[in-house]
Amino acid sequence: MHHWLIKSEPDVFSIDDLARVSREPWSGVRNYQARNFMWKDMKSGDLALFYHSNAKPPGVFGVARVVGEPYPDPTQFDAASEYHDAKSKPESPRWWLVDFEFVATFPTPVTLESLKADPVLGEMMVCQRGTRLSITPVDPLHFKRVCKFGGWKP
DNA sequence: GCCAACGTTGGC
DNA sequence: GCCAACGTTGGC
Repeated sequence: MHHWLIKSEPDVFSIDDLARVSREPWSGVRNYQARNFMWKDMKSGDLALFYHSNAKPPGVFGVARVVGEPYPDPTQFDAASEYHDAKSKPESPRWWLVDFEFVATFPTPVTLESLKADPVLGEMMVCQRGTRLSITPVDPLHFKRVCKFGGWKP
């Protein structure tokens, strides 16, 4: 099993929104590296830290789980969508996604500040300056430690 | 609101 | 295929 960190702007879609809908297609990812993670590396059942970006404060607010198999992001073919990609053809879709389901909201959110303050968690990609990737792999030990900081048992 | 970092675009 | 210009991300 692989572990991940997925970023979302809470003004757009927060961990509370995920809890409400319980399952959500992770649409709108338009970065090849992030796409490849969803397309090739994520397996149903993988756990992901749910990170709030552009938030006050930014940090990990809960956990989500990959559910089902990857499939083409429907928004790429939707001319009305802000994620529409005219260059992508249905016979060879450019953008793929997976669904995530809600697992847990942390009793204690783990802020970016506290991640950076920890010598171990400071190594996480999300702590590195200039890392804008919206999906990153997470070391299993880092994953466990973040959950521990969040007051939640996997 | 600022701006550093980085991905993408497009002229050549 | 290079690289400058531009757009976006996202912390601060």
